[in-house]
Amino acid sequence: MLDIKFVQENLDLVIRKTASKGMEINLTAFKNLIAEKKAQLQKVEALRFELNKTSKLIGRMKMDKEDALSEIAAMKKVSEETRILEEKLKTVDEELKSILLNIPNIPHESVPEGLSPENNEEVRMWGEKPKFSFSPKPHWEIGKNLGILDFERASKITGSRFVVYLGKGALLERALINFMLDIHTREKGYIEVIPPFIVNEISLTGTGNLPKFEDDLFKLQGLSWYLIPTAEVPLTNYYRDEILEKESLPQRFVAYTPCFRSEAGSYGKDVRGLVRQHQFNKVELMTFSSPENSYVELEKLTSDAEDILKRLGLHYRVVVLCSGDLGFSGAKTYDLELWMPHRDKFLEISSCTNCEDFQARRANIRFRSETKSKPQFVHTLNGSGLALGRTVSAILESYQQKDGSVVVPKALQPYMNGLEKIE
RNA sequence: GGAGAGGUGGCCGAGUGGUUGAAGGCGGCGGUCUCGAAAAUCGCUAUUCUGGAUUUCCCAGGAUCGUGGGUUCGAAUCCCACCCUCUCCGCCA
Repeated sequence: MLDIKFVQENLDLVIRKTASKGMEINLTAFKNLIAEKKAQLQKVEALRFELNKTSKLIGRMKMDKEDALSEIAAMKKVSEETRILEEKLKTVDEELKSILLNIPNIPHESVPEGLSPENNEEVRMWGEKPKFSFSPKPHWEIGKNLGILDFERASKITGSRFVVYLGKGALLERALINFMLDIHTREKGYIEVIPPFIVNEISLTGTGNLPKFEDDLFKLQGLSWYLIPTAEVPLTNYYRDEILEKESLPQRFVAYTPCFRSEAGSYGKDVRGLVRQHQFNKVELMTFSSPENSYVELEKLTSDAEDILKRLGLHYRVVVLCSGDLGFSGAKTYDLELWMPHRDKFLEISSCTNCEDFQARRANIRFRSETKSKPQFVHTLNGSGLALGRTVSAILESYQQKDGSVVVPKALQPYMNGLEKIE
């Protein structure tokens, strides 16, 4: 959520920046509501003043055993009048809030303008495309042939866009999770968290998933609870409505969780194999930072995620997302994109985002820079470190051999009982 | 799921209809004392909104005691609903 005052004072800027994200908003209603709110508020406050003052007088008169009937009668009227105005004011406030909740975050000044992914800018590239003496197979074929991925039985158990990991496949997934968690906790200074996989509406509003993107979520029937689409939601809300000490910042968390996404409306796009599942595993990085350090933290978080790819020896590149490709809550995002040999293309594996104070304002997460100073909003950052399914698919495709086997990356072998090859 | 208790400021905790934004304590900040520190002692110590001004904390005012309603001239205090926490019982990995 943007600061209401900021929006008020920068209407044109907000409209322009929102447009640069590919969203159109009309702030005429907002402008009118603000004016109406001010007028109503002043009336209500004047009435309340009178009410408070006279009520105290009545109290004193009663203690002195004086007769206060005329005052009470007068205040009865004022009280009724106040109530009517308060109701109007409440409606106005609710409308304002709902407009604000639907305005996306404003891109950072370093973000390139543009509406389509072609306007994303490559920041750096690491490694090289693996070379094959044969034409590389897609990961779903490799996985099926090795008997480690079973899409057919998953769709019997649940439906499409689910998968069963089997044997060495399950081991590979588990090894990757442990590998990532170990590096982030032992070497990069993150605290490991296992959060709830179910969250409430308030938490999802805090991160910006609600109210706008309810369709992307799985909601539990009859409850206001949802399956998490990412660990970002429980992690960010860990400190909701709290005031942190400045010395405690930055705070860095890492969590492995499954993620659940309805993927409504994504039919036909990247649907094969492990790329777009309703349920997938992810190791998520999350940082609470002071405002002045958040862009340093963004670089750290991004390079921590990259380090996993380097150790796995996977060819990737880093792009900075253009304004139009940025998510709703993000001010700046680096995408890590993995090389997928069969597709002959890069595929997003991690989005490292600085949300600045957008989520913190929604979730009311603040810190005090000095003991006496006023609390201000923290900056929140998150990024995958990394998404598991896509990592597995890149490993299968990049390390595949002519005979259909897959070599296990060196760094991963200790996590797989020394296994060097899946065959 | 059943029965009970409770939710108050950064934290603990008093407060059951009338100057209570809220006693007391802890923590923090500042002063006195001290060569210095501790102890003692005194003072300050919530957030947010509106209007004004000599425009960043100066003045006036509003809101906030889990959340939302209600009663009342007046609610932290009474009533209703919901949420959450704790204890006991039941069930269960």
